[in-house]
Amino acid sequence: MDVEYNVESFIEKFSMNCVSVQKKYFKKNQVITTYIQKRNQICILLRGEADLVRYDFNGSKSIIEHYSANDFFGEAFYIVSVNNELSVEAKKNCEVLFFSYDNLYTKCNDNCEFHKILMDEFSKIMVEKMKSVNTRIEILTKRTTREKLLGYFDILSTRNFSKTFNIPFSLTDLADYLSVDRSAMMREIKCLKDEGIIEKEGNKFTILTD
Amino acid sequence: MDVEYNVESFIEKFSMNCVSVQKKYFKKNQVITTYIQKRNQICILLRGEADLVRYDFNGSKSIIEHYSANDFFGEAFYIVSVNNELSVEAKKNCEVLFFSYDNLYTKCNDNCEFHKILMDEFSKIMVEKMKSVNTRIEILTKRTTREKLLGYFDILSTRNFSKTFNIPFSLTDLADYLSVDRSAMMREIKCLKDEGIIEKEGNKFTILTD
DNA sequence: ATTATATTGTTGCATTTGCAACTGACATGT
DNA sequence: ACATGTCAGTTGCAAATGCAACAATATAAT
Repeated sequence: MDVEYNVESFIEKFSMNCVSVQKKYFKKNQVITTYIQKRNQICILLRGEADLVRYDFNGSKSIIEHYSANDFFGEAFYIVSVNNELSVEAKKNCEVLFFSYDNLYTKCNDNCEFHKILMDEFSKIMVEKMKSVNTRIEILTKRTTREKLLGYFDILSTRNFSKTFNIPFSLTDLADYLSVDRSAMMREIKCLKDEGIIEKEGNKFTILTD
Repeated sequence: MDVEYNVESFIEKFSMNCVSVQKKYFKKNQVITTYIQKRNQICILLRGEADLVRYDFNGSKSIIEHYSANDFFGEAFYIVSVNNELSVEAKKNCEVLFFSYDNLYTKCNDNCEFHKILMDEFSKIMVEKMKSVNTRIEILTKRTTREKLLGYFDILSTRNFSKTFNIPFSLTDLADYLSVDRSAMMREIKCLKDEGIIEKEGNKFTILTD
């Protein structure tokens, strides 16, 4: 998601010398990986955007995380105790590095910079993942759509050091992220506007109250 | 919560020789620690039960995690990007070890077994925490109370290798954990019983369908 | 043993939410 | 230029949910 840890993109350069790494290309809407079939996989998104999603049996979609360039994902980072069909879908054309967690502690050769970087960054990434999921829980435990919206706006506002901020994805996806119905969310946004609590131009929002 | 990583209780013995550790006692309903005031704290619950809770501005409570004997908690494990009043409340009389994360990598003396254990276990605990919070997200992203209940029951059932299982806390607390109104949850449980989907005796539940 | 406290179980009612369906704006690809 | 698809914005309506209030048990405290 938008708060993920971003390793500088020079990892792309180093990764080329590492024999354990594969680079693959995906077109929009293609499935990059699933967390059922592929175990212990570490993926790095070099270019593009992607979502970690789950579909309920009734078809309703939940966006678990959102990835942009240099974000890490893969089953290795998303450890769950439920068996659930999770998949990462390309939202735009994507360029992805694939690496196995099992290879993390067995260097491909002594000089492999990529291995060194991954090991150094792994715990940092885990901490950032932790932050992002805990934050998500803070929002999801709020009871009403209004509270979820205001809670999320508050986070974006704090992160942006400003009462004005852009939401990092479409309103459709925001509804999935907050785990509420899109039309109900739109209705609530309208109420918040009408009550003078927020302002909205496109996907730029401003909190008016303190 | 109930899926936390449990280090064998011999840590209690070793902790006694470590000068960086403090043991404290708490009575039921006392606040053990808050995640605003105390930073980088590692706590180990030796005896008793406790909850990590957050109160919304309107007073509604959310149970973030539930701890029993040998569970780890503290701000060091719960990294969030929101400033929110979080506190750990004793549900029963508790015995707690306090340790600072800052002391983790600076041994109090070369023979301190407690330091060694903590360092060894830290990453394992983080992984388990990850599992528990990801699992929670799986449940919280479900749209209806019914789906949350069935989702949670499914997890307990899988974990217990049986269609029959006990919920690890009171129904009142279960509602807080699922982040729904208690009476609405009770109503839904009643519906599930009436429809022959589950059976219930006290806090022992059985899933009847496959 | 008796009181106090917490938990379960239930219900009516107002509000919120999800669902379905539709419109218009905008972008993308052929 | 046209078709296709996505996204934002609305609305009516039925269903789900939260809230408040209460009774009935069960548990803990004195």
